[in-house]
Amino acid sequence: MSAAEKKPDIFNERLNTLGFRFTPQRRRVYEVLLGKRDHPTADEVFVRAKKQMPEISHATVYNCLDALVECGLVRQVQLDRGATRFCPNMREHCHFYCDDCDTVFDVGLPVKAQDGVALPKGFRAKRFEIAIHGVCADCAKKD
Amino acid sequence: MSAAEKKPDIFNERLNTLGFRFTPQRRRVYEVLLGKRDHPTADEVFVRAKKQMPEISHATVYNCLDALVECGLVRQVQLDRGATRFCPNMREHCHFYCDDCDTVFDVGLPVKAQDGVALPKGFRAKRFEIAIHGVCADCAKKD
DNA sequence: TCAAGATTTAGAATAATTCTAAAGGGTGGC
DNA sequence: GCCACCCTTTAGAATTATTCTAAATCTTGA
Repeated sequence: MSAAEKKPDIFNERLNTLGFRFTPQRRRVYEVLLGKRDHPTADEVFVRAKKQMPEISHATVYNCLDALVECGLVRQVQLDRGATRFCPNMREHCHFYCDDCDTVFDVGLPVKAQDGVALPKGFRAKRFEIAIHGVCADCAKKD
Repeated sequence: MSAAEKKPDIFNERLNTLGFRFTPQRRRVYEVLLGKRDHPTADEVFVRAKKQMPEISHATVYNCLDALVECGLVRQVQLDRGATRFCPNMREHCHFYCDDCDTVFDVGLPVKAQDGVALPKGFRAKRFEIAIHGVCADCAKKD
C-alpha cells in the first residue's frame, strides 16, 4: 500500500461507513474524476483509469462509480440522451449544458433549490438535480 | 383524412411553423403521449402507438418524438440511467421521481426556476430541467 | 488459518438509440 | 395534372451504453 492509501481520509471513511471496502480501483476512479473535472462519461473514466491501471475492466468502472455515488462522494449527471456523466463536486450546484459544444459547466445556486418547490403531502425529497440547457459564452459569441 | 386531421390545430400549426410536415405518425405519437400521462419511454410509446397503427416502426417513433420536442409540443425527461421519458405537459413544472416505485410525478413550480441561478456572463439559458429524487407518499407509508 | 462475503475480471447479454438504403408521399413549378 | 425534389417512413443492421454471469481473487473476522 502506498502512503496515500494508508492514511484514512474522506475517501476511505466514506466508503467504510457504508460498508464498502476500500479498493485501489475505487480510489483510482475517484482520482480520475478529481483530476479532470469535465463531467466524463463512464467510458471516458474507463479510458483514463486504464492509463495507470491497465488491467481495470469496464464493469469495475461502473461498479466503482456506483459505489462512489452511493457513499456520497460523486454525483451522477443526466443531461441528454447520451451516456450518464459523473461529477465529484458535491457542493450544491447545478449543471449548464451547452447545446452547441456539448460542454458541461458547474453553476452555483445562491438560493436553496427546494425553496421554489411545493411537494405534495407525504412526498420526501432526497436530492435535487437542476440542469440548464442553452449556449455558453464562447458559442454565443460565434453565432 | 379524418375530420380531426383536417382542421388546423395547435399540433398542426406548431409543426408547420418550423417546417415540419404533418404526418399521421406524428399525430399518433402525440396522441399516445396525451392519452396516458405517465412519462413513457420511447419504447413504451412505440408499443402504444402500434396498437392503432401496427405498421409504425421503431425509428419513426424516435423521429416523431424528436420532431415534437423540437417544435415545443413535448418535453424530454432524463431521470436516471435508463431510457429517456417523454412528457406532453409544457407548463412550467418539474419532475419528482420515486426511487422506490419508479413513478414520475409532475410537480408545480411556484417560483420561476431561473430566479435562483446566476449564470456566468455571456451564457444564454434556453430551458431548465429540475428533477427531484425521493420517495412518493405511497412508498413512504410502506417503509 | 479458514470460511464467508465482497470485489474484480473478461466477455456475453441486454437495452437504448442511431444509422442506412430503399420506398413512399406531398408540394410547388411548369 | 405531371414531375422533380425533398421530407418522411420502413425494416433491419449497427452502434452505444449498461448490466449480467461465472470464475478467480482479495479482505476480514472467527
